[in-house]
Amino acid sequence: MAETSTRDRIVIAASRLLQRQGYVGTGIKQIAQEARATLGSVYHFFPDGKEAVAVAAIEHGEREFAALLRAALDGEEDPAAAVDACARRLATALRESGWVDGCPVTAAALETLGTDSEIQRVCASALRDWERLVYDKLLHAGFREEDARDLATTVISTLEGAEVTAQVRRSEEPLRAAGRQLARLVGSYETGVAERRDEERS
Amino acid sequence: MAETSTRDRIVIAASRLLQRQGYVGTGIKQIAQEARATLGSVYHFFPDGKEAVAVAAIEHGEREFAALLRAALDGEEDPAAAVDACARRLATALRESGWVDGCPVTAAALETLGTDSEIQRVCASALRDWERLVYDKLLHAGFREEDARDLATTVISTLEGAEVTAQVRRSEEPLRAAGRQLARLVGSYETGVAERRDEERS
DNA sequence: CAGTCACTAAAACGAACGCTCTATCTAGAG
DNA sequence: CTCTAGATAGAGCGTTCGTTTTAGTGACTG
Repeated sequence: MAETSTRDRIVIAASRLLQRQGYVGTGIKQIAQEARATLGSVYHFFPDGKEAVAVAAIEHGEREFAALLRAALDGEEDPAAAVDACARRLATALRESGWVDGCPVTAAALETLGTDSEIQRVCASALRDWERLVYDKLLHAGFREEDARDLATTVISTLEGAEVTAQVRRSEEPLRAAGRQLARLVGSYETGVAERRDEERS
Repeated sequence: MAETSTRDRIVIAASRLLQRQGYVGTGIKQIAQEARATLGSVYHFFPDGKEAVAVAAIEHGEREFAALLRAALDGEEDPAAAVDACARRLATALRESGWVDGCPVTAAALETLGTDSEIQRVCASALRDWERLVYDKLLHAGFREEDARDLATTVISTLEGAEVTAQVRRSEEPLRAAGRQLARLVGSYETGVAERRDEERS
């Protein structure tokens, strides 16, 4: 078993707790306990306190979520099938966690909306990064830039929203439905895309 | 100016605060202050404490949000245009509030996921109610039951997610994009729907 | 072998939390 | 008028919050 550093354990534990109970709902002492670290250790690695821990934790969650998206997108050639695969993987992961491990940024983002905290900035850039994964996939498949941009934004928003709905309803169905409908939506561009692909080849 | 009862002021203030800062982030004393009531009054009308206030507040928010959806849906004959109208209204309302007054249940729902509190049940039924508004609209326009169900779930999920994205990005664009794409998605069923409408008429 | 440094450990601070308690005020009934 | 129930007011309870402080540990360095 790989030995995890104390710092890493703190970040991972904080990430899990943040996505389950949000920023205000998660205490520093609870993070320390969950990470099998002491309060002193937490403040040693993060002298700036709770917000600094949260920023590191959200960035960690952003990478995890991005890896899941990338795996799903790379596993399918057709963009419509790829988007559906994202929804399926999210549904499976969500069910296996007992409906608690949802999107790692939504909860924290909503709580810090009014404020101008660093947390909000990290959440915003996480959404941007995930959108870009979808955007690149669509562009690579021959979509027009403007279509790809609109679609990528909507795909991420829909996955985000469907994840929340699935958590509240404790069912995979909202994510499954979102996957089906997103695939249909993406597929509805296919004719134009195919034509454009042929033009490029000529 | 209509005189608002103390109880109503408490519920309204709690609803606003809950959707802006979530359940744990909102204190009872803060609610009392915002409602121009005293702590004693709050516990007089809600002897069961904070959770009871939150339940009443979320139910209030649910009705407000439903009214907005209903107005948008009733304002357009074509279901695709109606869905787009929902997104537009949400975008306008969100901008006018300075990007803070988003969906009244998302924040509270996410925080109480692990628990089996009454709050979670109220949030779940709120989502159900909103879905039903879209579902009825689609059914009335001639959609097949299964299509309408899938679509209604996805429409609400997408609006939910796009609202969060718009709040984080402080821009109407995510909601606008979601509206456009949802309209396209709903519209993609139109041929089948038209045929079925004609069959019914014969 | 003393000294330094990264890290762990735990006690304690003031502030805020949800909530309970008692006291006062107001308005209609007898 | 008195009596009473509903409503308002706020001090104070125990607890937990984020943070600070102080002490102690092991390991590597000069």
